[in-house]
Amino acid sequence: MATTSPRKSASALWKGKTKSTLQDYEDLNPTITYRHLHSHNLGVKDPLRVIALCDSDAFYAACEQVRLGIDPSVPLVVQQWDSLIAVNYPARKFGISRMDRAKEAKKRCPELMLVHVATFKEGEKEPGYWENPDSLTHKVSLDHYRRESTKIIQMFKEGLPEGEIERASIDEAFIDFTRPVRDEILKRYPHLAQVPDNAPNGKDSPLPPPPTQILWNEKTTIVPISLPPPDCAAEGSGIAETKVVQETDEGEPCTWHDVALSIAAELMAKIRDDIYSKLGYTTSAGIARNKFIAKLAASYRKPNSQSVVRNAAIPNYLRPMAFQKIRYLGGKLGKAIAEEYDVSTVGDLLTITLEEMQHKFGEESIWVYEILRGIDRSEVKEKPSVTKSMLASKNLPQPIVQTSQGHHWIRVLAAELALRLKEAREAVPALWPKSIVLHIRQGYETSRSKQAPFPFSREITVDLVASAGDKLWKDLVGAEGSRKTPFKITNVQLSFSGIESMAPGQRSIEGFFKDSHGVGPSTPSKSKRKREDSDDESTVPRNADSPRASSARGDSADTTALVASSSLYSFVCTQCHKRLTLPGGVTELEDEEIKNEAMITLRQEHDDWHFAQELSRQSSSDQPRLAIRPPSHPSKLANVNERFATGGKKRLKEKAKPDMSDKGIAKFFSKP
DNA sequence: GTGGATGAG
DNA sequence: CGCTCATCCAC
Repeated sequence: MATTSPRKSASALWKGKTKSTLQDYEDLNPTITYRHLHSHNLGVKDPLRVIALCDSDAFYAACEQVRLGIDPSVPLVVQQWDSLIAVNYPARKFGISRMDRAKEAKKRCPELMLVHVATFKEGEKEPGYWENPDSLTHKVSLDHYRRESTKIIQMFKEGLPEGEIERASIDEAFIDFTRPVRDEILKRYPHLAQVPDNAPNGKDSPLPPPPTQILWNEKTTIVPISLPPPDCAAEGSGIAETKVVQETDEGEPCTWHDVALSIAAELMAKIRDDIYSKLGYTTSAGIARNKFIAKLAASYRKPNSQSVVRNAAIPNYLRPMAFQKIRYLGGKLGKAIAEEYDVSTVGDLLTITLEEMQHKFGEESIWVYEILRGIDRSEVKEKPSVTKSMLASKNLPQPIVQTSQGHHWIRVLAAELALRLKEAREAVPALWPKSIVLHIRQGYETSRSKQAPFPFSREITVDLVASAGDKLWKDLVGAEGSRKTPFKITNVQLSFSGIESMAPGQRSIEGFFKDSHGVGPSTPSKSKRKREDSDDESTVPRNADSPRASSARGDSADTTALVASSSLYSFVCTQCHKRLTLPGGVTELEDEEIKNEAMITLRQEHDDWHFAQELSRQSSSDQPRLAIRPPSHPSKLANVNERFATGGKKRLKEKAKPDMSDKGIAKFFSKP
C-alpha cells in the first residue's frame, strides 16, 4: 500500500530507544505520490492534510464592542458581577487581566469601559442589559454571544462549502482545508493532474519537486524552524513582523505540504477578512497538519493574526513546551505523567519508549506518545448544530433556606431555558428535550438531582418549564422541608437533556396525568397500555381507519374537533380522522376541571404531534446532507484511542478492556 | 435511564 | 471566578 500507517511505523521504530533522534519525526516528511494527491478519501492519513483553528479575539468583549458600536481601540471589559470575564486587547495594555476585579481594572485604566453581561431577572422573558444587575436577584445570560458565534460559524461554512467545520467552543472552530486546498493545487499546477507516462511506479510515483519558493500570505506568520518560540504559550509575545515573501526557511526545502499550507493560509486570511468586514470581529488562526498543532499555532501570535507551523518546524516547536498545557493533559493524567517521570516538557518525555509508557499508563498511551511527536489523527467533524443538552445554572451567593426561594430561582432558570429552546427551534424544527433535570448543591455536599420526562409542546412557555421544575424541586427538597431539616442550597441548575428533533409517535398525554395529577401510579398499566395503543395507530395517521371519522367537522382552524358527547371524553382528529380518548384512569376521576384540562392537553399534544411530523418531513427534504453525511460519532479522545488500540480500522473487541482497567490510562478519564 | 465525576473553555 | 457543555462509568 502506498499509504503507510503512521501508527505502525511509530511503534515499530521505537523498540528499545532511549534517546530521541531525527528519525523520531519521519512521519513529518512523507513522500507524496500522485495517488495521494488524486485520492479523495485519505482522511487523517492524507499527507497533504491541512487543518486550521480559528478563534475570535477576546470574544465576549468584542461582542459588546460591536453591539454598542464602540471604537475597537477603546479599552473594554465585560464584567459579571464584580469580576471580569473578558478583557479586550487595548485593555490588556494596561495590565488588566481576567482575574482582576472591576474596581482594580478601573483603577489601572480610568477610561476603561465596563459592560456588564446581560442578565435575566424574575418576571422577564428575555435577558437584558439592566442598570444595576445584582447577583442576588439576577442570572447571567450568554445568549448574545451564542448567537454571534453562530453567525461566525455560518460564515465559515459559506466561505468554504467544501471544507469541514467543527465548532470547538463558543469562540473557536476547526476547519479542514484539505479538500479545497487539493482542488486549488490541481488548478495551479495542472500538470499534476496527469501521471506522467514515464513515471516509474505509476500512481505511486512521487510528485515532481515542488516550487523552491513559496509566496506566503503577507498577513501570515511562519513559525521558524530553528529557533523555538521563547515560550510555548507565547501569547502576544512581540514577534518580529513577517516578510511578504519567505524563502525556503533556513535552507529547509519546500515540500508540497508547505504549498498546501500556504494555500490554506490564503483561504483562511480571506475568510477572516470577510468576518471582520461583515461582522466586525477580529480572529486569530493557526494552520498546520493537524488539529493539535493548529490549536497551538493559533496562540502563537495574537490578536488579529494567523500563524503557520510547517512540518519541519514541529520538533523544535514542541520540544520546550510544558506538556501539561496540551489539551487533555492538563488534568490528572498530565500530573501523573509528570510525577512518574519527574519531567515537565515535551522534550523530556521523548526519551520514554512507547512500551514503557504503555506499561505504566495502558495501551491508550499511544495517543500521548504520538501527540508528543506532532501526530494527531483526530478528525475535524461537524458537530450537530444543536447540543444535546441545555443547562441554566445559578450559584447562590446567599444560600436558599426555604422552598419559596427555590421557586423564584427555578422561574428565572426556566425563563432562560424556555427562550433558548425556542431559539433553537428556529434553526431545527420540532426540537424536543426528552427530560428536564434539576440539580441542587447544598453546601459542600455533592449535588443531587432529579429528572422527569418533558412533554412535547409546540409552545414552550416559562410556566411550562417552571412547573416541571417545581415538581422536581418538591421531589428533591420537599422531603427535607417536611422533615424540617434546615437546608442551605448554594447552587441550582435546571437543564434539558436528550434534545432531539422529534421522531413521530413518541410521546403522548401520559406525562400530563402522571406528573400533574398523580393518576398514573394508581392505574399504571392501564393508562400506559392505552397510550401505546393510540400511538401505534397514530404511527400511520394517513389511514382514516376510524369508523366515526365522518362525524368530524373539518371547518375549524384547529385540526381537531370535539365530539359533542358529554359522556365520552374523546374527540376525532380532522387531519388523521383518528379518535382519541382520555385514559381510563382519568375518566374515572370526579373532578370535571381536571378532565376538561386533560382534554385540552390531549388535543394540543395531538396537534403538536402532527405539527412535529410536518416539520420533520419538511426538514428531511430541505437538508439531505444530514442523511448523506457519515454519522457523527462520539469523537474525541475515547474514539481516537479506540482506533489506535485496534489497529485503526476494526471495531473494538471486548478483550482489550481488562488489560487497562487496573492501572491503565483509562482511569484518568473517569473516576478513580 | 440516573447520577456523579471530570475536563475544557 | 461563574457558567456551559460533553463524555464516561457504575449503578
